[in-house]
Amino acid sequence: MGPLTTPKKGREAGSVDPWTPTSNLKMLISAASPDIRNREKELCMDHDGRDSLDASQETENGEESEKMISRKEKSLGLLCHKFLARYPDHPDPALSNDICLDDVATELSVERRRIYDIMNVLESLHMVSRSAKNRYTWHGRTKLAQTLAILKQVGEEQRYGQQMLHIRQRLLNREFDFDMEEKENEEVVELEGAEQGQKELFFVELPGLEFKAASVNSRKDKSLRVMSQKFVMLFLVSDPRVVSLDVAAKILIGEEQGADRDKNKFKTKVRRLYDIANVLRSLKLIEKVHVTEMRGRKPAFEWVGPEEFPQVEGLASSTSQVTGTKKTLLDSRASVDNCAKKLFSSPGTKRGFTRHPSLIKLAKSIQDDRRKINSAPTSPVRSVLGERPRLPGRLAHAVSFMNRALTSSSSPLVSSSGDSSNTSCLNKMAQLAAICKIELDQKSPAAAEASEPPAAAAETDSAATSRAPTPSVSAKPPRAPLLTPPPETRVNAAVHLAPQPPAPVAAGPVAYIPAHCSPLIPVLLQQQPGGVPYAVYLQSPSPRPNPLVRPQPTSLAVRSMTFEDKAGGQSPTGQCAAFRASDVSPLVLKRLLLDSGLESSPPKAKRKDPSCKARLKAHRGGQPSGRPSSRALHLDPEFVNTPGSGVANQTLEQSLENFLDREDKSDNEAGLTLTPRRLHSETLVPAGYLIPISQQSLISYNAAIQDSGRESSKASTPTHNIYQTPTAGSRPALAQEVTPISLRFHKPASSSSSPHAIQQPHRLHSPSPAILNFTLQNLGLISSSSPVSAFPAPQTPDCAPLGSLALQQRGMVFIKPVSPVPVQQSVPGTPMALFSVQQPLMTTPKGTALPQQSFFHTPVPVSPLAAMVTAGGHLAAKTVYIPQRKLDVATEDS
DNA sequence: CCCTCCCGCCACGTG
DNA sequence: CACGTGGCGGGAGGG
Repeated sequence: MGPLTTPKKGREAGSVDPWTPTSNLKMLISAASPDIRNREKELCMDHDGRDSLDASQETENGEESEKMISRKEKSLGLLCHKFLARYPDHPDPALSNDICLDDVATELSVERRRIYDIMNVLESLHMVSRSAKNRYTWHGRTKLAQTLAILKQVGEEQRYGQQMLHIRQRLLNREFDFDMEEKENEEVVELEGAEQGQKELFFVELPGLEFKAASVNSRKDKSLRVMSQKFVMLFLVSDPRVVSLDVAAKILIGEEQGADRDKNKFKTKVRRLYDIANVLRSLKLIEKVHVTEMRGRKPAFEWVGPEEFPQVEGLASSTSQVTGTKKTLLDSRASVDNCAKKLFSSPGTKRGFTRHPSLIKLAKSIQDDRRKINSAPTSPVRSVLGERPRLPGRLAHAVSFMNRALTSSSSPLVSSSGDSSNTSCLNKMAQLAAICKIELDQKSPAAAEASEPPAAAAETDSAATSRAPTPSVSAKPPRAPLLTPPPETRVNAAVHLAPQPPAPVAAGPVAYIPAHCSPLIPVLLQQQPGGVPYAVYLQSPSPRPNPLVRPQPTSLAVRSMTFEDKAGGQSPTGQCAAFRASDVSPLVLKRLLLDSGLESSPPKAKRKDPSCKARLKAHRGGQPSGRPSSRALHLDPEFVNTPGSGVANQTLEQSLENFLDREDKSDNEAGLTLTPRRLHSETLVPAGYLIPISQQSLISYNAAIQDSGRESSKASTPTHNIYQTPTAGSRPALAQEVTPISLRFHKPASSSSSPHAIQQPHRLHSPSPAILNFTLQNLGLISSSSPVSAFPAPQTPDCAPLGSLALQQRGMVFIKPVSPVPVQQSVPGTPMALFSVQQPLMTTPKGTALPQQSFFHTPVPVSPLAAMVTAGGHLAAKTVYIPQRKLDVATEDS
């Protein structure tokens, strides 16, 4: 029996405890502190748990009754209770809240497999985070409020509420008449399928809690985690907070409603749902109830957890089909090291790469890319920027980056504006890009010259490959910079960003697309009422699914590789190369850097030299925080600084210089730092995942920064910091980069802090402005600085002020509140980032406004929903009336 | 019989 | 190849 768990079981069995779960429980309880014990009691008191516990206790004698135990005693729910009893809701950060899977399994006398189930859902709520191989870090409910707030937002963005209504309606109808139903269903399915895009959203991560182990990242979908989050979203979005199993299963399945077909799938989903529900029940977030409909009672669950969280209203409401893409990988801290290791796929290069190698590699890679461009992308390495292959390319790349940034940023605008199609967005983006370009060119004529041609080439390539996106925009308009855009660029960006389109995506097309799609751009917003700024990352609106270029199949893997390479300095992709190459105009370099996520430069500049190295080193090695792989590094604080310090003004050139200097001095390090960030972010971060920024990381950053000599403006910086690091590595980096950079560019002189940021403060509601701001900020037109001071001090975790903006549009999605808070727990409102991926609609968006919901496409003719849809994304769910019967909820526990 | 959902096979990715 | 993970679904216990 136990091949799988062998070790454990053996141990377990052998272990002191008798098999009976009860005994274990007892032990645990006794061992637990009084508080815990109380908690446990409460739990027991609650419904089921209680019974079983009592019973178990009673049965003390019969330890041997192992088998008697009966299934219930082995239930996941009970197991989870036991597990939870071992840890406090609000762990002392100072303590080791380390969780060793093996130990837990042993102590609880269960197979490891079961522990995974629990951990997966806890992880989805950010109650734990994987810290290493067999270990997890316990966070308890510290971040729960935050997470729930985010999930709610995301859920709203995804329009789960509407979907649920829809499904219910369908079900009802079905009951009445089958015929109609089916047709409808099918239609719906198709529509959805077409769009697919909307599909999924992925994991929401909190900054600081990103998946660390690289290994983990690649994992398949982590469906249980994702499912868990979605399931929770369902509750948070539904009005009566009751969700029936079948409805949930349908939504989670992917909307496939063609239920008939996948009965198996449905069954499987339901099974998983039970698993998730059991742990959620243990957490006391939901309770089992039954809804009585015409036909009979259906199992369902009611949300009994916290109801209020800080929410942002947001823009998001709009539409979108956000899709998530898959998850991307994130990496946070560890990544650097990992990256380094992985750099080359096969040979292990060493971590410290020197520039040379890297350069060489770059060159090679470039060449390869050229060749490969047309050919299949099998080669792993090329990945990241696969598209950008050409040498000339460096400049082009730079340009493209810019464009990308612009583009992406623009998208939000579009979205906000309405559904208007991407086009508008594209145009805007294009304009922005153009502007940037121009500016750049002006600054360095030479560069400009050089850049243009390459750019054009790049575009072409990209266009060829990816062209799908927006037609209008897509064009490459060399001449008119304004228009130009970036499709190509985008592509590149997309690639980076694309979390991992590849594989896992089982979901589908979306995943792929994403990869290509735009990168996210981070923007800081201050709008929220709460005053907490959030950073939002948007994706470009149109990723297209171009088959031609498609990102590498295993995008994730590839990316990672790439990234690493870069880190190593070898990477072909070029970012590094570009940087290093001094030939390129400084501006370009800067841009690249910025784009790439080098963001660090800006701050650095400020700090300047002295610290730079230190920082880098710190980053690399270390971790101020002490985390193992902390990768604080990437985080560079740059962003943070920018605004507040005003230093940001520094010229790009300086930054570049600094950069270069660094490299020279410590090539490796510098290279790593820079590139990695970007890459990391792109690579690692899973799309669709919300990531809260970890305070720790922020802290680390700050520390690092300070060390570097930078002014230590903790207070001031914090907000900004968030930006930068939040993701620690992951995606955020890009965003960060962008913002700061742009600012600099445009306004070199200007001090970062500009009123702009402030301007819009509470305006989130109106998306447009906000979006614009974002965009502008991203572009650099505006200074993003927003001096948001640290949090208002939300003391309760729950309250964390998260606000989130939602952004949505098609893609985007990342929201982060910017909060500087260094303290981990104290701040409940750590900033979070949401990623959602856009969907790959790309090619076909329907042009008109379909921005969002695919759901509504619904087939149901009759359904009011349709009307709603049209109306705008927002939903009027309320408006709609649901034919369904009312649900009677009876809680019972069983 | 149906609802739950435990158990553990087995695939996948990594070291 | 072993190991850590975790998808997945058979099929059993319980009502």
